[in-house]
Amino acid sequence: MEASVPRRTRIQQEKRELILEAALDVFSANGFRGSTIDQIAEAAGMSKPNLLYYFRRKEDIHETLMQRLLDTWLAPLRELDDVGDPITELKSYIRRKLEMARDYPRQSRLFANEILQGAPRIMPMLEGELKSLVDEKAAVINGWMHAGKIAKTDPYHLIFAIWATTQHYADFDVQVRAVLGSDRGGEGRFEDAARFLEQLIINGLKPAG
Amino acid sequence: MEASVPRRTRIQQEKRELILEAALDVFSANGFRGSTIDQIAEAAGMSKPNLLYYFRRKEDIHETLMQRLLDTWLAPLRELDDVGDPITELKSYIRRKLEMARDYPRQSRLFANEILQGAPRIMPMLEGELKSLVDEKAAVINGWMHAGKIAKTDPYHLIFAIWATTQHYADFDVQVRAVLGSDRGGEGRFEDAARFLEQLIINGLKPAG
DNA sequence: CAATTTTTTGACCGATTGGACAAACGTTAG
DNA sequence: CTAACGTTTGTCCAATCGGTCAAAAAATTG
Repeated sequence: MEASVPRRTRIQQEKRELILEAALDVFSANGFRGSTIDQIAEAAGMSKPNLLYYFRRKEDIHETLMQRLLDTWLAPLRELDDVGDPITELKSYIRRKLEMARDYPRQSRLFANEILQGAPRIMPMLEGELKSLVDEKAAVINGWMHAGKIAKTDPYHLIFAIWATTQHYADFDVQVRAVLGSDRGGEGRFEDAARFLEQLIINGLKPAG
Repeated sequence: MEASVPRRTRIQQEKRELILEAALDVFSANGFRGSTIDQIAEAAGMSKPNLLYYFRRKEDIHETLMQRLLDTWLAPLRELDDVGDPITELKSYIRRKLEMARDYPRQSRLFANEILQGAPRIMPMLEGELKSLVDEKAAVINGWMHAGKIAKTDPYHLIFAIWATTQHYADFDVQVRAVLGSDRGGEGRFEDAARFLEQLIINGLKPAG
């Protein structure tokens, strides 16, 4: 049973979690090449050789982080379901994505960094798992369009637009804050964004009268 | 006259351009810390000491690149004008931004990299020049809204949405290609994106009947 | 031509990097 | 207690990094 997962002691599990948490901080802020093992080790409160006892190579940390990220990152899209009302479904999808940008900005930036560099480490996943999922959900949206529930348009670019607009608030956070200024740049910006995006997209998808 | 600009020979001007062109390749693909002077020098076809003869520090190259970028990067928004028809103005703004994502993807990624890392080198510009420009254009859009020309919504988040969706096709290019696949991932994707975005945003901004 | 200035290069430097390793330390089971 | 095992650390290493420097080569000037 579970032969592929190496057996680990309690300490190993805890320390590995500690390292991954610290590495998420460092990698998401500096990128892979911009981060050093020393930085991660210091953020995790341990020495470099000690960290390397738990992860033998810097890349192993990044790889583990990426695998976990992808599982949770696509969860909102997986939930997009055929059964409900299209408008309600799309609204809550937008809301879930925006909540992830608000609550997990480091994960968003980690992902953005990887894609920006050409996705050298996760390209197979993009062409495999991600593409199939998007194909599947694009078909669902397409069904809604042909049923006259929402306006006919390109479902793929619709998904891109939702990704882009929601993740923008995590990836370009400093720019958003700088532009909004101190008065409007507080936590309320996510509520404003949610209201705006729902109005824009739902209104923009109203079936042609 | 022009005392602030150092006098340069023809060779100096040409070689500096060559270096900046090579550095744009390298920086946009690997980020600042992920890029080495050797890489840039090789891409420019010269030795490292020779490159350092034209730019004394790695950061000088990046800084020059950034200054040039910002001048051209905000040009589309500057052109957004009060005089024309709002819908036409917004449509052509989207089209210009999308053309920049298509024609200058390296510049877009260079900018995205900088923002992702917290904009350490251009923060003053974000809070100064950029914020004033956006404030000014948000006021223009606000005028259209109060005149009943387009639906009332948040002009700042509208601008963010246009930025996010258009730049997405440069910054997340590999993901877009992977998802669209070989059949739809060709150059036609920018035309599809343009059609989709215009429909979405213009439809989404139709004044409430 | 020769003198001067600009451009290019090879060799080199100290700092930082990812990682190896053995020894020391701590914990646990018999 | 003690032997075995798991954990931690100091030290070290080769490679790579950004950058210097003096001298050679090339271009420009008189």
